[in-house]
Formats: sequence, C-alpha cells, structure tokens
Amino acid sequence: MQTDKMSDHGDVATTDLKDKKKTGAAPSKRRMESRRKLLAAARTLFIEKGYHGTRPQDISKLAGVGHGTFYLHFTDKLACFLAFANEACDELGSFTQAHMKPNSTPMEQLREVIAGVVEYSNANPGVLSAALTNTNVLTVEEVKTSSPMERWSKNWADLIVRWRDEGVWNEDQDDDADPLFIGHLIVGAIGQGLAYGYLYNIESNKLIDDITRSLMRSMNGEV
Amino acid sequence: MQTDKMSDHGDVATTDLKDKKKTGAAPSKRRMESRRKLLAAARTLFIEKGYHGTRPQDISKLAGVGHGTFYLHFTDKLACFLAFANEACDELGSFTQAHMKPNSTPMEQLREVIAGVVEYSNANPGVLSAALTNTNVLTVEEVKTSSPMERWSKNWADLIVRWRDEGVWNEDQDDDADPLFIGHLIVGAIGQGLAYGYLYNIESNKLIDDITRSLMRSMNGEV
DNA sequence: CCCCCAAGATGACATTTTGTCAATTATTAC
DNA sequence: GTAATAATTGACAAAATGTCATCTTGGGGG
Repeated sequence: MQTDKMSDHGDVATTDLKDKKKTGAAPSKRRMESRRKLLAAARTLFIEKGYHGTRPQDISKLAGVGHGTFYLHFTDKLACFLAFANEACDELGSFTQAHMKPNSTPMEQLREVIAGVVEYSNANPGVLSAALTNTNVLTVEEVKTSSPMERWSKNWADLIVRWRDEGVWNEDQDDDADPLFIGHLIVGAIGQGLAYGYLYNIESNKLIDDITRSLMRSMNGEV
Repeated sequence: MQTDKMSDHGDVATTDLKDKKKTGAAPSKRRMESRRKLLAAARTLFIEKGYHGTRPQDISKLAGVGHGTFYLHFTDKLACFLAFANEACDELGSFTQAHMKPNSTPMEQLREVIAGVVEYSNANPGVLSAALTNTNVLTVEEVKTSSPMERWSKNWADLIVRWRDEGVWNEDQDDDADPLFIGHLIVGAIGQGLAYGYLYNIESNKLIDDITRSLMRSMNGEV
C-alpha cells in the first residue's frame, strides 16, 4: 500500500474483473456469482455508510464470501467503489432508455427521461447520490473520460443531437452550443436537482416539472 | 475505528477545532498556526492524490508537524477533508463576492460571478473539482444542509431573490420556481460545466459565455 | 459414476495504517 | 522568573488492509 507502482483503477467502463488474462476465456458462473454478491453488498454499504465508513471486510462479510475473495475481484476499496458507481450508471441508462417515447415532442421526451431518473431514484434510494458523483474526489488516477458522470453526459449529448437533427428547436439562434457541453450541464443540474428534492422533500411530480422546465429553457426549446 | 460511537463530523461549517470546551477561550496563535499548516498540506494532497490516496500520516509530514498533532485538530481523515472542502467553499464565496458589479444588468452580473468562478478555478487548479463535491459519497452522517455545495446553493438563491426584487426578470411567467431550487441547478450546472471545460480544454472566455447563456435562459431572463 | 484437476475460495498471518496518551516543550499570567 | 496551562510529540497499541499456502468445488473424460 502506498507503494509507488502505477495503480490500475482505470479498467472501469468495461469488466472490472481484476485479472482476466488475454485468454478470452469466459468468466465461470461461480466466479460471476461471487462478484455479483460482492457488488450487491458494496452497494448496500456504500449507500448506508458512505465510502469512508465502509471496509472491504464488511463487504465480504455481508456478501457471505471469504475475506480474501474480495481481493480476487477488486484491487482495493476504490476499485470496488468505481465498479459500483459504473454499474449504477449503466442501470440508470437502461432504465431511462426504457422511458423514451419515440413519437413525442422534445419537451415530452425530456420530461419522460427525467421522470425515469426520478422514478429510478425513488426505487433505489441513495444510489444516485452515492454513484452519480464526481469521482475526482476519490482519485485523480481514473481515466476521466470514462467516469460515470462523463458517460452519462455523453448519453445526453447523443439525445440532444438527435433532437437537433429532427429540427425541433427554436431557429432564431446563432449559438448552438456543443451538445456535449449541454449534456454536462444537464447532468450537473439533474444531480443537484435530485439532491434538492430529496433534502427538502419535494413531491416527485413537482420536481420533475421544475427540472424539465428549467432544462428546456436552458436549451432554448419551447416550454 | 469502526467503533459504534456516534461520530461527530458535523461541526463543519463553523470552526472544526476538534475539542474547544465551552469556555469561549480564543484559540491560541500557535494552535491556529498548526491547523493552518495542516489544512494547507491537506489541500495539496487531496488535490494531488485524491481522498483515497491521501493518508493522515502524509498530511502531518507535509505540514511539518508531529503525527499526533493531526488528531488534535481533526477526529480523522474525513473530518479533515470536510474542513478542506468548507474552506475552499468559503474562499470561492469571497472571491466571487468581490467580482460583483452592483450597477449592471442581471446578465452582466451573472457573467461576472461565473467569470469569478472560472478565474478562481484557474488560479487554484483542482480545488473546485475536489472540494465542490457531493460529500454524500464520503459520508452519510454529515448534516446535509451544511455541506459545501448546499451552502453555495444558498448563496445563489440569495442572489436570485435580489434580482427578482429588482424586477429585472421577464414577467410573462406564472411559475416562479423556488430560488433555492434554481440555486441548486446552477451549482450543479457550473460544477459540471467546469469539469467539461477542464476535460476538453475549453478556452475560459468561451466557457464563461456558454455557461452564462445557458443559465440565463434556464432562469428565463433576457439573453 | 467416479476420478482428476484447474479455477476459485478461504482465513490465518504479515504488513501497513490509524489512533492514543504519557512525557515533553512552548506559552501565558502573574 | 516561575508556576500553571496549552500544545505538541512520537513510541506504542489497536485496527484495517492485503497476501498466499492450502483447501473446495464443479465439470469434463473415461
């Protein structure tokens, strides 16, 4: 620990299986099951106790596997946290994807996606506020462009491009901002918007409406 | 460690002097100097290595004080991190305050504040991305309403109220959203906006313009 | 069905990190 | 200058992290 070897927490967006030689051997069922239990336990504990308050020990115990097994799957607590955050980000992505209604106005589509986020957040309390975070706090080594928030921003950027292609925007604009930039703004705003809603106990529908309206305006769409 | 005593990381927004009996005795000059050195070292290391990669040991050594001194000032690494984050938040507050030009339009004022944030961020690389973070990741015990981002959101809410009082907004609105809500959105958007600017090397003036324009729109002001 | 063996899991142990406190040094009040 | 108090220190104790020799499991071949 604290040795100066270049650490390898960057294997995040893909599999996170710690070792996995170049041999394309499929990970066995048994191995995958251990990993699944560990990640489930990690999720519970990171949400309940935070990063600081959670020990690899506790994760193994809750997962019902031996202590050493933890280190077969993750190099350390940080790698485990990043795996958790990425898993949550993917889950959120699929969940909101399923909320898309293809043939509607951008306003309605936007509202649907945000409703999806809020619904996911209600169904999985604490997950987003723990996972959808700037992982810079924890480490500066991670490949920044594959952090969960960064990936989610890209999803939004894609959506915005699609909307623009469909020509549904106001046209009196000379300043089409970079979709990726807008994506970042949206992600930041949603993250804080959810935090606000949670902290001050805002009713879901009001929260969805307010976030939708503000974002719609910031993108210069029709409200 | 991991004992079940109720831990006390909540003394954050105020002094963070770990003990400080009820006697209103002023902290001695010597004590304050130790604390200052510790916080300076903590800032350097948290930015350089992240939370995970920084040990209390390292902070004491870099600060040039004995190892035990660290624990005289902070209960643990988490308390130290929160003190750092709060200090940075206050610094940012003062810095942007100084950027306010009283007799100008909201648009100009908004731009000035954002320019202040960007300037601060350039002058103090890494500080905001480390400090202006959702501290939920690290701990769930902190009194949420006094987290750095929460406090910054309140500053923004005050500003928005002032602007509204001055009657500079569009009036064709039936939906004046809660200023505190807008404050949160702004803080989230700025945080991610800065991350974007840093990650993709956006020129400062363009970044300031883009953030300003988007936020102005989201608040339904004149662009 | 049973034997074999390699992937996987385990937990005792070694290492590293965190936290405490009796002893020491600096500061302040008189 | 001296006594009383505040602050610091680092050796040591407690706890967490990480390793690895050994054991277990499950699936393929006979």
